[in-house]
Amino acid sequence: MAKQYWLMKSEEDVYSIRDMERDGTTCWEGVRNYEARNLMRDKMKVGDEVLFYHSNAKPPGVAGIVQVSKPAYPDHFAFDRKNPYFDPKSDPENPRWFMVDVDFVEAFQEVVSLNDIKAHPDLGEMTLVKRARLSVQPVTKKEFGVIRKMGRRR
DNA sequence: GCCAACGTTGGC
DNA sequence: GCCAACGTTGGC
Repeated sequence: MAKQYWLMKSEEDVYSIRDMERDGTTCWEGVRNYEARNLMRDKMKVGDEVLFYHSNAKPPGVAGIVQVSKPAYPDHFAFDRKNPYFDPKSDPENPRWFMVDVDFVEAFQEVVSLNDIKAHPDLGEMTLVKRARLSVQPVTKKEFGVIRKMGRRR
């Protein structure tokens, strides 16, 4: 299958593109929305490229690129009673939530802000613009390319 | 900090 | 299975 493109949101003060760069790789735990889970579990493939979006940021926007490095597997943080992502309805016998691993690819020279995305004629149909509250979402190859170019521009 | 959007829960 | 209440996301 051809490479696919995604956008994933992270609260900047929880886990930023700088944290991602420092770690090199990370597991994407904590997704607790069924649609987002289904995309990760059923659609994402190793090698897919992902726009790393800072939510709750000033300004909110795409801060860099990461790449899927491990296909979906159970999110074990849901099993840990002491973890903020604990969910009593998920257990190891029948996991409800899944995560993928992603590797750092690049941090943009400048964040491509949500305002810039909304203002761009080729980006107005993005799920990011059309729908609130979906933390994992598909992006077209064209949208991905446009945003990468904007982020690399000085 | 406010609050609109909207997904989830639970009573019936 | 409907839908009101509730909780969370996330921009502003």
